[in-house]
Amino acid sequence: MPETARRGDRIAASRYGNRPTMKDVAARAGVGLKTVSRVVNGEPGVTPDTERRVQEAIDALGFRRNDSARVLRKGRTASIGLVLEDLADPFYGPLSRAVEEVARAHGALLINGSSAEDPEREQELVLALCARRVDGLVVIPAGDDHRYLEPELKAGVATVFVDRPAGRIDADVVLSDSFGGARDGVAHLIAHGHRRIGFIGDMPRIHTAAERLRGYRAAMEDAGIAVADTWMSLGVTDPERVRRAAEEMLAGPSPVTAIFAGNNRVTVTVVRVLAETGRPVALVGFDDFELADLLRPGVTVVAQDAAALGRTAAERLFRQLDGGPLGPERIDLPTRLIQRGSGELPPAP
Amino acid sequence: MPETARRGDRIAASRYGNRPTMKDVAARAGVGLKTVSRVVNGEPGVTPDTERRVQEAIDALGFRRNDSARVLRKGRTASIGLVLEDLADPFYGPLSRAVEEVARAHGALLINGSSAEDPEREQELVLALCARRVDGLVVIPAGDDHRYLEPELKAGVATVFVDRPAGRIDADVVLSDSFGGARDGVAHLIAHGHRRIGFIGDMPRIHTAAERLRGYRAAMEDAGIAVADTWMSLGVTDPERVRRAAEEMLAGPSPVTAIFAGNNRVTVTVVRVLAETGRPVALVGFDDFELADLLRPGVTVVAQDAAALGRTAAERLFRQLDGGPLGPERIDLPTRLIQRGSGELPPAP
DNA sequence: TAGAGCCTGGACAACGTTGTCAGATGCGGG
DNA sequence: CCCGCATCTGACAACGTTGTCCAGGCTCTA
Repeated sequence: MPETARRGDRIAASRYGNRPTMKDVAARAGVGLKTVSRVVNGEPGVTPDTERRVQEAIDALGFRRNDSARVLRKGRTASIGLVLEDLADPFYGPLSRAVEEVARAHGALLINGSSAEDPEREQELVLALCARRVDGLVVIPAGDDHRYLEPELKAGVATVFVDRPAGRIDADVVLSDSFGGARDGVAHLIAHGHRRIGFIGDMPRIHTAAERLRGYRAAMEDAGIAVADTWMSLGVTDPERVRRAAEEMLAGPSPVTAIFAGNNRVTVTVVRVLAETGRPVALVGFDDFELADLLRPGVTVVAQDAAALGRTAAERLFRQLDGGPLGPERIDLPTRLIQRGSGELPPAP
Repeated sequence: MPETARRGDRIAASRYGNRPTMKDVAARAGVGLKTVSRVVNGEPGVTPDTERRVQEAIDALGFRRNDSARVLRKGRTASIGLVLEDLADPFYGPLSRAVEEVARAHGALLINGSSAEDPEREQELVLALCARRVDGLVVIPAGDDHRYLEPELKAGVATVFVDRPAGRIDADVVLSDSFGGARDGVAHLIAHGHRRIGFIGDMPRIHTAAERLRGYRAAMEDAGIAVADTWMSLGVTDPERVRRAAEEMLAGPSPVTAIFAGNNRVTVTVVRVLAETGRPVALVGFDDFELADLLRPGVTVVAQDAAALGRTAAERLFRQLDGGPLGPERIDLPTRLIQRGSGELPPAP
């Protein structure tokens, strides 16, 4: 008996999920549909008396405009998408917050998701956001091929990449100067007398990791130091492997006297290892982190401004939205070396 | 000449924003509209050959289904809203991430925003999410009156409050045991010989702050200690005022020998102050934070599990969505005292 | 080879809103 | 007293998708 089944569905649906529409409000207030729309949107041309009647009906029914329908009609969603790597990573908190503030200032909502550093998941997420018809996208890319975004770009979805450049596609990108920052950090260690300096970083597949490695090599080369393979550890971020990598560098006949850590998670783990071994090994980390100043010694870092990255990207996004696409541009934000002690230790004999 | 103006608008709109629809795909593939819909949604009843033709047209045009229209038709949006206090606060990173993971497992997207601890902004945000017709809401409340949500609850919007209870409304809530945690933390200090113990926390208007204060008072009373007004500092979280509050407690003829800090931001500031003064004052903080173990002394904390809060709330949300509303329930998650040194210091003479 | 039944494809309405346009109402002036 | 005008209101189509329902063509069997 399909009739009954259908009836049943309808009842269930109306019990949870059916909300009053403008039509309902109009009926209750004894006015036309469009008049309700006018009141809801604060359009002119409604007598105060009519407006009051409509407003009463709205309150009585608990009506809320259905933005899905509105979006369908108007074309713009007043929402932007943010795809980042991991919300739980403290680096992305301020970035995300900055993007949100800018979005809010432009009356837009933020839809976000984490790619967990998985290119496939990134694409899935981005396309889901596009299906929602977000007006724009801020993406911290996990993958290195973003050609799947071509139709979106052509259709005018404003897009800005942050922290790492887009792959095989022309798009705006906002970066920290990873190369220069790493070079400066390593040069700082060299200036304090170190020659055997270790590097622990992420997979070179990741642009920032590659750039930081390049900065490390450049600084070493500038100082005329040949780098031993055993000083470099790439593609290593989980605490257990970082720990092993650090311990290996510190063992052997000619151990490193200083370590450059490629990102804040690596830095923290290295701090732990050094605290345990108790050896006075110098350390400079890429990325600042909370409480770095409270440790003993304080941790010297190459700081990037996560909030500025987010703010810059979001502002550029809305400039695209307001004025149509600008030429793709690459914006490099400077880094800053903060000396706190760990980077100024002299080499152990 | 309004004709021209309108024409102009239309061109601009079509240049950026007009995307191919199923109709376009259907025309290009030489099939009917519904057939395209079937292919896009993987419904059965399409010959492989037809499917291939449709798929080619989709790829050629760069078609993406418009989920706004889909939502309008189907009723459910497969998205949930998360309203929290401040994404940049490290406490909310793991919480937010946990909510996202659960949402993802249920095929839903997460839309979020920060209330910045402002009740009005919270309401604005929640209602904007409801207008988007999110299927459910996870709210960390800033205000204490949520009657504005009554129509939404009646309409079946699944809602779970986290970290603080809802005001004047019956709804699910997932909390950490603030009272018990604070009482245990303060009792721990008392057990180590302290009697003059300071408390620095947020405004008692905030439920968790009030509960933690209550826990402090309870522990003191249990030990038969009369609390002096000068030992308590309420409504204080910004670093400058926390600093002053701590300094005042430590000055005067009978300074406190231990401090209980009401949340992690307060704790960190107090750590700074104590590090500067160099006095051996005992400290227990509510909320764990990264690196607490690396400080000297390590910081003893009452830890709550932010990820568990988020996970529990989101899971409950989807249980509501799957099975209709359950009775409103309050879930208390236990806290855990982690001894690291700062809470075990004996009172200075 | 004709009829029954299945499989594929398409026409049409509906979701809730907004833009367009035309009708209704009331007012003042001739 | 009637006309013109301004102001307010409502009917209608459209946004892009999906659910329903029906038509046509095919295969299989008798």
